[in-house]
Amino acid sequence: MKEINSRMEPRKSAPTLEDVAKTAGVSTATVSRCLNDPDRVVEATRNRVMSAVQALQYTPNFGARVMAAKRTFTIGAIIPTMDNAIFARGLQAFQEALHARGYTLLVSSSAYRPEVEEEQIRALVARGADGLLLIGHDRDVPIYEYLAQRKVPALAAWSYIPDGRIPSIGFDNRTAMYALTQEVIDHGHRRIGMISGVIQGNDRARFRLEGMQDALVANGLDAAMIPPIETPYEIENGAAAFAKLMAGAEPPTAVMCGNDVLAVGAMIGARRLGLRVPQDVSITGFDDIELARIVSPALTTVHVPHREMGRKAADALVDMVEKKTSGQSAKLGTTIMTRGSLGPCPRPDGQG
Amino acid sequence: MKEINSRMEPRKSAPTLEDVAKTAGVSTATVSRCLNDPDRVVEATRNRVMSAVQALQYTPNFGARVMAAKRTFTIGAIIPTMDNAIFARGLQAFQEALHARGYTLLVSSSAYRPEVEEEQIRALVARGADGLLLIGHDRDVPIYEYLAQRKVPALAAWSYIPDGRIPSIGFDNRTAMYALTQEVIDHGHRRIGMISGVIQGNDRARFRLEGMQDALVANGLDAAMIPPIETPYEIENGAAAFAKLMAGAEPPTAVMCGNDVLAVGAMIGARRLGLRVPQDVSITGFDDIELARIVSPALTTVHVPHREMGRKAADALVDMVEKKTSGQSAKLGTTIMTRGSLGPCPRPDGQG
DNA sequence: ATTGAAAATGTAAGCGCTTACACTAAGGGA
DNA sequence: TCCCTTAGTGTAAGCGCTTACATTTTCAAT
Repeated sequence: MKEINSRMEPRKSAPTLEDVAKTAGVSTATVSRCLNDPDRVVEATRNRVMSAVQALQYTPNFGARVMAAKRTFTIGAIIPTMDNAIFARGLQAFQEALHARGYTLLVSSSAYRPEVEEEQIRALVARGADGLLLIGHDRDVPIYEYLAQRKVPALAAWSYIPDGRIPSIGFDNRTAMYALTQEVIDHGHRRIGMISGVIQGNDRARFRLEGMQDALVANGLDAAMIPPIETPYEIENGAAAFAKLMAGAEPPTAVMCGNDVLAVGAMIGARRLGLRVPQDVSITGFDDIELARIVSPALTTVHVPHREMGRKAADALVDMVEKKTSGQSAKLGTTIMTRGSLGPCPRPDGQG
Repeated sequence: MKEINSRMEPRKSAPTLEDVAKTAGVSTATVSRCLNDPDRVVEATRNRVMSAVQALQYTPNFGARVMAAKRTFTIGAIIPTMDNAIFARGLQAFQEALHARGYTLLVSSSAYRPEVEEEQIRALVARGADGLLLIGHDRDVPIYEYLAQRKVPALAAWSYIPDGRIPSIGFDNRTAMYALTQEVIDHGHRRIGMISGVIQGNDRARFRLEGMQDALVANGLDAAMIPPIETPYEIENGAAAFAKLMAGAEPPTAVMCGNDVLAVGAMIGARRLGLRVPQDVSITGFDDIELARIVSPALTTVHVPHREMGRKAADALVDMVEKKTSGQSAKLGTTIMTRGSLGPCPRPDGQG
């Protein structure tokens, strides 16, 4: 009776390692090794175990695995916003690369607010993230100390600096913007305005602004001539800032923007004012999002290899988590995409 | 020596429940109850425990919690893409609501590919997701059975149907598109083209197309007169499809699009062909993304309350997970936003 | 054959938490 | 006064896995 009963009893719950071990006729340790480090098990045994896994449709219990291995196989990422395509794209690649390495991605967003970011960092660490992807380097020291104390490896992306508190995989925002500014100057522009993102807690925005101002100074121009406008990355803000910039007595002939979103806003602002781009005013962006090629005229901007960055960041971070390396920073190249929105200065003689 | 040594020894690792229990002078069970169900502990004790938690900076170990509670406090969401702002926005609200209920969100994307979605579902379940948010209802039966067998509650969003295999929080795509089509017809259009998203595995796209065709028929028009074009949701595809649609002998006077992305593409296509919107041709979208208000002319489209949907979906799903309810579906309202891209039919007499 | 090192596998001790159950103390009704 | 209920707390048994260490097997060198 008992046998029949036990044979007929339906599965009460998911099969465990022990069930697999039993059907394969080995110990749980061997099954575990088959799954985590197959090379340590001889082929014949491995085959036997694998068929048992197949037969039972065994899936390891996540919680138990985490508990015993003291790792969650989870990487956390905190990005400013999901609304900007650049992060969406980079994260996509990041996620794919993590997946290939057996890790899952946990994302949250900070809305560009440092205090929210800090809370999210703590939340992800509490949730057992094995490593963290952060954007940029500008944040308070205590949070770096917290990370160090908890021994959670972290990596910064979208901004490369050689000597940050944590390693970074990214590009040099300052140099890129410097080069783009030089391009604008080479087109004859002397009165150049800037619509920057919010600098506070955002080193990418800061470096871009600095790079632009450095280039002005290097070309003998007064960086303070047209004060930059700082505004959150929203299309409408770009339009508003553009209007403000053009309202001055001697408006700029070129307006450089902290990113493509602001630049598209600026183009809309120009349209509203009845200004033609680039005949009346040139506009540049940064990031080379899809929209940059679609607006008319197409946007002159800086192309950033978001996907490559995501992929490399994933590999670097997993290495830090697994091999306990301190992390290898990498600087990625950017490309200036000169397109229709940048034209020659409309009144090259009236200034300088 | 020993005492001094042990006193000076730095924390080897994070404090555990037991450490808290010891400092508070209670049992681990009491500490656990303080954290998870405070009402079951008398106030004096609770205060003592809470100070100990504070003093030790105690954070529960995630893995242990998961293992013992047999829940991960994680909700998985599988969306078609992060590239479309509508999902980004809805998910944002979803995540905030989950956070308020003590859950974390795990996101992955399927790139609109059913087999990828299925793999992601299995991956999230294996990872212990307590519940799943899915988009729409069109998927193979076995995956629903898998979910049922594993007892993982799932909820569909962005598409409301009253009698699906899983409950849904969303809107009626068919009715919304029907209403929009009626609006187009009321503007005098009789030759109406459609650029639809890919129908396969996407009930939202399917319902929108059906709603449009139903409206045509209800108005005595031939739904097959201009065959709809089916193409993935990409701006460039919208432009290409538009060009194809206008290349016929008797091109449509209005082109309705499966979503705003395609519609923006169609507007770009029109610009390339030298067609004015809406004087030469009207264009409509669906979703009311930010871009819809920014293009010129602004896009006539269907507004969907993405944030509200995300919030409601989170509450419904957590209820399913915690209270073991079978899940309450909800239908959300949509609004037709009539804007510049829809105008009167340019040649109202030459047809019908 | 014999031996010993190396390879393969087994044994079993946790990992830190939740929770069923046990126990104690405090009232309330008889 | 005694018993029974109930609220508050403690005890301890897992949860399913990984891995240090122990044991067995294999096999090359003698």
